[in-house]
Amino acid sequence: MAKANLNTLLQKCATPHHIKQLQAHLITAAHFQFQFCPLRSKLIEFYALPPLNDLSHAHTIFRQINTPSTNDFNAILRGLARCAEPTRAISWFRSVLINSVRIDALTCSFALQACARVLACVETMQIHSQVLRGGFFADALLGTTLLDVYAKIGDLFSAKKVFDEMLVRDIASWNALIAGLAQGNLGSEALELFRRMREESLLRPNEITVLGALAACSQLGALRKGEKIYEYIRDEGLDTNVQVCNAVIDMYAKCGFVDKSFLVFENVKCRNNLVTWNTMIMAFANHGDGVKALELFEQMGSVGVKPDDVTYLGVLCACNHAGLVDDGVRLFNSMMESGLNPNMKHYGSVVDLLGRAGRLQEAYDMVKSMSMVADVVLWQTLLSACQIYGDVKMAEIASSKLAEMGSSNCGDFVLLSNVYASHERWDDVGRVRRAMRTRDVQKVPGFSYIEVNGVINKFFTGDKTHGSWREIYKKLDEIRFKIKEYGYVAGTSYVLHDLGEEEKENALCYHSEKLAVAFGLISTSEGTSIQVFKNLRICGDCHEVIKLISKSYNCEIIVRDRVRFHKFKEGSCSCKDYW
DNA sequence: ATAGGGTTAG
Repeated sequence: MAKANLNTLLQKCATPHHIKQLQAHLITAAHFQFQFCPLRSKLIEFYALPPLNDLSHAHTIFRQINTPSTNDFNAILRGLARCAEPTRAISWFRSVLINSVRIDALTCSFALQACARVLACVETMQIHSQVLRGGFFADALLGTTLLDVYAKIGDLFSAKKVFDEMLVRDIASWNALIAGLAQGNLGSEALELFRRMREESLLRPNEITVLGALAACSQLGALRKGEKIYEYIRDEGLDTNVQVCNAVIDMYAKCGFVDKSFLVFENVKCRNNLVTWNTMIMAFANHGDGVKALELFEQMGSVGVKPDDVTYLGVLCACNHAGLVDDGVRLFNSMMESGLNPNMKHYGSVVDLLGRAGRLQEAYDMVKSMSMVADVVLWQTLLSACQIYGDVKMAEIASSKLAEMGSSNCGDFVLLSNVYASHERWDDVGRVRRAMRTRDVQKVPGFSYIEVNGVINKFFTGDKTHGSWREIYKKLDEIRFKIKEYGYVAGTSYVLHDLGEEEKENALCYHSEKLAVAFGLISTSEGTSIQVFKNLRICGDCHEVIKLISKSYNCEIIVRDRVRFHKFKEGSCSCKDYW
């Protein structure tokens, strides 16, 4: 039988039985022990990869070879790199090196893919040096793999370096770095690279490019740029790709415009994509529109799309943000009944939901009933519910768990201290504060930013580094004066949350979100919608103040905080003061 | 003659 025929046959083999016949033929025709026998390697690969995934049989064949070639080693490696335990691929790669088998670019490529899956930083660098030693660096595909792995393990510096040093860059190289920067929280750099790609590379961005660029816009809340990209998508006809549409839906939602998300959602041609539904449900959830999220959840069932664990996370999140406690509990139970396993995020959502509704004991029981060990965030969730209801006993349980887990988060101490303060237990308050000082407590600085004319303006609390800081502070004085007419009193209780002593009063007046909103008011024409982004949760006093600003300045203000959106209009907020 | 880039998530 001719080789070409064998190859096509191999591709058509549907059952292991068919392949065994081929294997037998290889052996009887004596090709099997040839030093170079591509078909033999193919055969190993065939067993090692899906749909068969029979690595042990691939190994069995491999062991029958007297002198395996690089291709044979690669075939096993490729299978190991995508199996359930990718570390086995790294071990295999090591053994290849030890046995001084000649490696090639493919060997490195498969080993690198395994590194990406297990986030093996040291091994990535070791393989990188093998790439250089072997002289494979000029290989464009391998270069892209390498930069992609660096990006995935979070070493964006090295990813950029590889990209810069690559001799040949094709569209995949650009795409890998754009997506990597977006995922690595470097949205601005991702967009900058996207701009560079269009200007200097002569490459036409494809659906994968725009997915990365849109992710960057979502992360930054860069609406204008997101809309520009959407325009490009339509011009190029890329909107026939479902993933691209999903990313557009997500972009609009994360930029504060859930209505625009829904317009795109309604125009998506096929309605059988699970991620499309999940994205839209999560969009409504993050905007506090629990009813619409639940409506969609019902609808997707009627068109035959089966909810998965992400869908349930979306609806639980929606119930949480809208205060729909009973619905949330009901959905959580129906999730369990449908055989889906809740993960930490599902528990987090339900514990938050119960906790904030004052059902602390149920929340605690749920934490105890879990089959997995509660993580830091879950105990923090419970602790913050304890603060709302002043539950000292449970706050102490949660705090000691957090201490046990080695958390040295500033907020945890503040929460516990506030619980004691609400019961006027000042000795305990002092004790917590002292503990804060002795431990190396980290405080994440709060900042907000606003995009005006395509420029991102970033503010910290009490920030005076902005070019227009004098005008901003003047505006804040004006605001304070104006909103007093509506009966505003500074929310002194919020000062309690801040242990920063002296500048308590000022800290409150000049919180970063207030600075950003004030800058928005002075730099846009009246009646323009203002969007502000904050890295932490919005503070209660700022929430009050911005509500009143929306009324007295007659404008719409959208604030995206770490967890959700607040849309302020005519003196009230879309979160209905529940967040 | 074999490999690289991709949407939803407390």
